[in-house]
Amino acid sequence: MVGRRSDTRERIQRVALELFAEQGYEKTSLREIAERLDLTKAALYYHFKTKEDIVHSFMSDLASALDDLLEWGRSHRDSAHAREEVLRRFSAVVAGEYAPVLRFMQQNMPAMRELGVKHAFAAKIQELFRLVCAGEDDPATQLRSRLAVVALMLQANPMFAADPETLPPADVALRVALELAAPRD
Amino acid sequence: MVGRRSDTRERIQRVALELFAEQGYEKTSLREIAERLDLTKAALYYHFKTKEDIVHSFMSDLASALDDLLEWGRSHRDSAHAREEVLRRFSAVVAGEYAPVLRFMQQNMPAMRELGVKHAFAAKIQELFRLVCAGEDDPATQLRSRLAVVALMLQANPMFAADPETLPPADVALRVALELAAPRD
DNA sequence: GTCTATATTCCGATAGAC
DNA sequence: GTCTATCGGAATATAGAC
Repeated sequence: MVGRRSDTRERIQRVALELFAEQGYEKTSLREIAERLDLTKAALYYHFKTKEDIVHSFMSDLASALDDLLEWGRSHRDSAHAREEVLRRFSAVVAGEYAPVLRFMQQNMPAMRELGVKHAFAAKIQELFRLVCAGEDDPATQLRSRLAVVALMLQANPMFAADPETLPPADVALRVALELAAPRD
Repeated sequence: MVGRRSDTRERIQRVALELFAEQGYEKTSLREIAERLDLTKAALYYHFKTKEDIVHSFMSDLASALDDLLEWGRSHRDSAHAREEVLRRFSAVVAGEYAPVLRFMQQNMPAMRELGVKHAFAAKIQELFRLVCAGEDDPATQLRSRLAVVALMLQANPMFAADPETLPPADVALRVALELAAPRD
């Protein structure tokens, strides 16, 4: 299988995502992305209509993954075991192939708002909260449920790591998230 | 006391902080800040040497507040009651007059890195973690300590509110933070 | 698919009058 | 302290050759 090629589109996505997360969406120019790939700006515009389209391309992938997760959660409501499984699956999404996208989002909230993708994502996270919370309306319980989700999302955010260079292991984050979401005694 | 005026500098700070948090630092132009204040760009440059200086002006205020907090914490180490008090004081900083600054930071991490203020802030948060953690080296305990701090910082972040329009009350956040930082049985 | 060249717009910043 | 006017540069995006 020597005759591959035309993975240029994926390479653009990967490099753009990396630079957007590192330096910010606005601060990263198409020139810089092109230089990293030994291309020209014009070549980028062959693969993506605009700079915003690059973001939409990987955001829609994450949206699908979250929709699958929420769909599963909706169809298994009212089971404590299912609520745990939702957190487990969310942890897998956040720590897996979508980790760079999560990191991009946490570092570029204003850009996400302006690109019109923030609201849709916020709505999905809200539903995740509701699934984990399972109808409890005590404010402290709700906050703990949100913190369970946040504990998992923080895996993509080096700012809050114990060692700034080392993120907490995924299994520790999951364990703490599960105990936060568990009903109190 | 009719002869006031020359609060222009403070008005610039307030409006810039608001727009930076809402739309992002890079996306907010000096022209836009000036228009909101019925001034011109040139007038802004009388009060601040550069756009970056506006950020530094309110970031150094927050740095002082955090330094006071950490200084108090350092001098009261090894007391469980003092560790709780550190969280209480941090909650007051985060939910008080510095809430807009905290919000700006969470929304503009890449800009903070580029302006050279991110590292100093990260170091202070790291020390706060260490004070709250009090030498415990179990990874789960460390993560819970960090989540205690995060629970308080999230008060400035509408993204993770139960109702997107209403942030959790400060007292609830503080209570959950205290129980997260408390030693397990 | 990728290039060179360019159109257009807007930004941060400065000069100098008042 | 605030203005008008302007500079230099960099950004997104497009046209058209190969």
